[in-house]
Amino acid sequence: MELQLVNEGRRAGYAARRLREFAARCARAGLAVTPQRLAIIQALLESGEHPRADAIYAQVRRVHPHISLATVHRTLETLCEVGEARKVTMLHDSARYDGNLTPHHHVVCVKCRRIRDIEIPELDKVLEGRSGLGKFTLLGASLEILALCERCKAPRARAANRRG
Amino acid sequence: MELQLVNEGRRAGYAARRLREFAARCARAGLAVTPQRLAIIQALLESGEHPRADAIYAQVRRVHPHISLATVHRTLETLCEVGEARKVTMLHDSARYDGNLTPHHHVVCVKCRRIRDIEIPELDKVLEGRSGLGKFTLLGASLEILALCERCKAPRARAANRRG
DNA sequence: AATCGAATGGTAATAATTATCATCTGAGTG
DNA sequence: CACTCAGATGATAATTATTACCATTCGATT
Repeated sequence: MELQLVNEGRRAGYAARRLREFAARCARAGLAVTPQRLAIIQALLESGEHPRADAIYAQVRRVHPHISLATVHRTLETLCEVGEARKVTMLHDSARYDGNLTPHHHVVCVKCRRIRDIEIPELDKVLEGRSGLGKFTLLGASLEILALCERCKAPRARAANRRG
Repeated sequence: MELQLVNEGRRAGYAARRLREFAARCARAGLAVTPQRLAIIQALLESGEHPRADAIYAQVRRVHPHISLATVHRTLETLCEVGEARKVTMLHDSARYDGNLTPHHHVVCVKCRRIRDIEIPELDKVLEGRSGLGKFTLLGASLEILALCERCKAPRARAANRRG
């Protein structure tokens, strides 16, 4: 099995298509197509860097020097909410620690953010023995499974649900 | 293939053993065994919750009412550095966004924090079709591969390296 | 018991993000 | 096309998590 880094040319074509469809997708989601949003989604699609809000801000300011950083933060979150973008760092709001040093992965409840350990030996097998990955030196891997826990799944789940 | 959530009883035994070995492991790592560190690693090992610093702080304060929150943050980071703990949220320091909605995973350079996309159809196949995971409802999954990129691998890599 | 570098507590500083709110504008409506 | 208004934006204050700083204390070795 060869792990394949994503091709740059293909990404560019994909980005162009997504940008063309953006207005229609906004309409479907009930979002206004503002120049700021267009500039932000464009900057995001043209970047292969998985940028932070400040990087998008810097890029967009070239065209919209008066845009607010708050707008960039808000817009990126909005885009994620309507499924036009994805936050790579699901749990980025505060550091979470784990004392368990054995190989394992995590199931994260997208709502209450509880994390459960899970073992997937098959996955570890797929990766083990590989020392390299293109130009990258492999150090380890962690699968984050997004899920809804039993408490949050229930329609009238109460308490114990943090944030959101 | 059955994905297996980690068993609670096993975790407790593991935690007890790790705690017994803690002093010896500190000595090996050149760390002083302070009451604060002991309390923090104990709280971490006894929690199955992948806690935040503030949760550890609350727990430890029961025994050490004068401990500082800064000490908790510092100690948790130290424990990760010497391999006694693991930060679940590798990239938690700021949000990273991705405009690519196609199924893919990420290779993260642990040093400069660059992120590259990678496709692993085999992995997607392992997970697809599964609607449930014990009491959790599966929504998606993202593999984070920790690696060292070619720039950071080089002994005298300069520039372009952020943080660290 | 003496020593010393590391660890801690208290607090200030920083960084990222969110909240607030007055103003503006996209996109339907007539 | 002008009108309307919910939603979007900009400016800035507030909040949250984390790190920096530094004087004091303490663990571990002698």
